Amino acid sequence: MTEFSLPPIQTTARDDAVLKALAGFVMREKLEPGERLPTERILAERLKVSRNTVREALTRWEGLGLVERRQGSGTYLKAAVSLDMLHMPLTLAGGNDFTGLMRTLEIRRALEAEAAALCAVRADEDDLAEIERKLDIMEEEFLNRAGMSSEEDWEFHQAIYRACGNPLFEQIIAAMHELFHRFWEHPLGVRDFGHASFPYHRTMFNCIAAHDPEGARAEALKLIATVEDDLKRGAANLKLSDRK
Amino acid sequence: MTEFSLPPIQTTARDDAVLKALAGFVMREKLEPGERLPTERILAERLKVSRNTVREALTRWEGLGLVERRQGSGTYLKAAVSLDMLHMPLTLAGGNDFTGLMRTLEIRRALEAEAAALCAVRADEDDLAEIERKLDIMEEEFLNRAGMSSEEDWEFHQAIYRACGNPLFEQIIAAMHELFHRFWEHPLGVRDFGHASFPYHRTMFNCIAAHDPEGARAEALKLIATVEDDLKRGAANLKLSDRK
DNA sequence: GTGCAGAAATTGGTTGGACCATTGAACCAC
DNA sequence: GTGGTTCAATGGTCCAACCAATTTCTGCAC
Repeated sequence: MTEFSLPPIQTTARDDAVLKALAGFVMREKLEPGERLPTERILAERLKVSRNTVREALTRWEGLGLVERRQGSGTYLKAAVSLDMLHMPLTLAGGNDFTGLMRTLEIRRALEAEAAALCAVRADEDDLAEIERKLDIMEEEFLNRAGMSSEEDWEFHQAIYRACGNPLFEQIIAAMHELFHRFWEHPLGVRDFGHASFPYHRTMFNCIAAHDPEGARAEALKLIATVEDDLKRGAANLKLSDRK
Repeated sequence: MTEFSLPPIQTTARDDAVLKALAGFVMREKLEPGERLPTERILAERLKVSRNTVREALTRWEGLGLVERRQGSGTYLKAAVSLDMLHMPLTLAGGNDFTGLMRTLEIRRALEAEAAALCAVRADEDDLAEIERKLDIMEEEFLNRAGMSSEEDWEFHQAIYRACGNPLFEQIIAAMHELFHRFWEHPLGVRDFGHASFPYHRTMFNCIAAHDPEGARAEALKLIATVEDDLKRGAANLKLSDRK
């Protein structure tokens, strides 16, 4: 075990101080997302606080999505942390019905279009290569299984958000995506959900690769429109089968 | 490797269960923001879990801004909670530098344009009257004080988000707005910040009132563009005055 | 009765220690 | 190699205290 440069905590506001110290530690050690940070017991010992206090602090970070705990394994960094980061926790009420889903889709339409346009302007060769790689994987899955693979589809979109130069896009849309998937567990009865969106992935990528922001925006809007249609179709099915 | 849809099973999820139960309790008792909820000891006893587990759960809610704890007094509801709420914690690394502000503005540009376009489609007569009322107030303040009033300006924009038929727009942009103002009371020392955006408020409203979504979108983009320019100007000033 | 200072009860914050459940690595038998 | 077994490490939960801030009650002076 290496030597950690973690000086003991001073006085009140324990768990906040713990987080500050931890953030400083992460920066000094240049820990990146995916890496494991010290165990709770070690942190408690080094910071001279009880393990419970360490746990409350880590619970806060976990709630903010900065960290992931795996029992029996350890606590892992999930996002870049720094001393000067700001938190903007949003809680959206009532997203579990059809109306709520359509609302998140409206947000996603706005952000997806903007991200695609920004990406067309800013993506460099490496970004484009990565995006096309994900696109190839997705298309292959589509042909093999004759249907959309939501996992590979999501990877493709994420690659675009990452290349657009603004991490907020990925953060916001990722939250929406999670909500969306809660519904795909119990699909709306639409078998080939997302099927119609398939061709627009390639056309959108072509616009991005050609550094054509307005074209990319237009293709992104078409893509979302097909999803909205699927959703409406599913809602109609649901309404029919709901009659008692 | 074939594709199974097997979500991991959940055996232990104590604190999540606590939060679910607590959310149900809040809904049953119709507790409103500001009201006090049961003490940690009572919750631990009633839910048959340790107080420690209750605390970890409440720590999560506190981190999300749903609840406020006051030592010696109690734990108080800070926002409406429901069983179906969605959490979207956003973390902005280096939020008080120029880059961070520009990133929030990029999000705002995407949402502002979409909201204006939606509003042009959906706003009824009452909505339009309310928006114009705020606009009149803002313009009067502008003329009287020879400068933008951020308070009245914000009221005007909020009226648009409310009329666009999707409350998510207001929630997300409000979070950005709060972040924007938390560190930059008078952004970057630019005296007449936002001055150039003034005329576009009226032109944007005219497009909305004429139910012209694309026009409204275009004016919204122009408006944000002036803010971005101000920001860049301020950053340049800051860079100059920073030399020692 | 009123007002106020101090005691007492209440409540969140912290501690230390114990044990459970899961994970992953090392090891072993086949 | 494959498939178990053991075992140590790690996060999850629990308990029983005690500390610190706040609120409430009490009783005295007036």
